Amino acid sequence: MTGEAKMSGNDGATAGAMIPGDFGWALATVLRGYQLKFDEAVGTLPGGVRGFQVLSTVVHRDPENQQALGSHLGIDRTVLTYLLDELVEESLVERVPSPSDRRARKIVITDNGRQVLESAEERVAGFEAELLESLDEDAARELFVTIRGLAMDVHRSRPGVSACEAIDHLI
Amino acid sequence: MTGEAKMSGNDGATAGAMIPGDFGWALATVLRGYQLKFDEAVGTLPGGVRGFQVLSTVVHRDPENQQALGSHLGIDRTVLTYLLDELVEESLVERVPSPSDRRARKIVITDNGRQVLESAEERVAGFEAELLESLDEDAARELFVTIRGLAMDVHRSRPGVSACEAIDHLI
DNA sequence: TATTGTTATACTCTATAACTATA
DNA sequence: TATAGTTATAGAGTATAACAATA
Repeated sequence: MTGEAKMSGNDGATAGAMIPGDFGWALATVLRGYQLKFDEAVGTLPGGVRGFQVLSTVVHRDPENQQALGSHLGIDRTVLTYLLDELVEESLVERVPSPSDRRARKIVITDNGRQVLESAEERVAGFEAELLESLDEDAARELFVTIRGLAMDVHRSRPGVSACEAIDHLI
Repeated sequence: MTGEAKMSGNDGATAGAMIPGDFGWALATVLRGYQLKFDEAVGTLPGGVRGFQVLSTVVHRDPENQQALGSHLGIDRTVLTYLLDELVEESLVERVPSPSDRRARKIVITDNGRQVLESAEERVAGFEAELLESLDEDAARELFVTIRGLAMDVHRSRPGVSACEAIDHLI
């Protein structure tokens, strides 16, 4: 298991997760390929992939404040400020003072932002299908469910972060 | 499908890859969690996760030169130079002139490097199991096979990069 | 002329801490 | 005192181009 032989073993099953760290290599490689296509798909959208993810999260998850928005995406609040500045500048979102907490601000999408998001989403959905084209429908769905489950494990295990309610009861 | 309702639909199947970009969010989140634990596991190893991956690739994939090594890991050759400097400094690897091409250098591991790698690999294997603990054995193996297959699709689709021979005939 | 590896520069991210206004 | 958001600064990481040696 400590991997002495270069490429022997691989006993029986087509699996053989022989080399420690390989799962990470595969994850990183898929994510890299994903992000390259993602970058093309979002085109000129301010903030690139991150900008898209903010718009998507605002629309589909409706986080209460910037903190929740950032923690869902793994973006630090100090970074989110600049990112939101760009999106506000382009009139894609607005910062609305929270009625219940005057320190907090809720991010809401504009009509313009919604249009931009929907157009980008079509392109994103397109390349996601492209990336998964080597899988049949069952395998693709199963992969998504598994990865999303793991993602939620990770999300939950980070102390001080508990912004999973939305996705939690989506399942 | 364009997501008007906040969290409705999700028709039938437990899957529902409804939101474009969510696969990327899940991938990124899992990778983030993975890398946090990875960082702990490699500890003081020079170059951190990247350093570990270099050692692992050198031992398990035996790339012909730095170019092949870097392209397997998605590391630019200009970055790899500095990374290797650190590893050489700690006597974990050596740069050996290639006999067939005097421009190229082959990276070989030292006895010391092999020890360090094996010790780190135990810890890495440990946390990988931990990360996947919510999956049963079949699901974990299937996930690995699927992800690795996608990773190889990505790897192959990058023009000018073809360092997949090693892993290719591993399958 | 193209490629391997190195070096130097600039740019972009990210992490940290300090500040404000609220709670 | 703690939290939401902002701002400023420094550090790490990354990309780019130029260079020497070799193919």
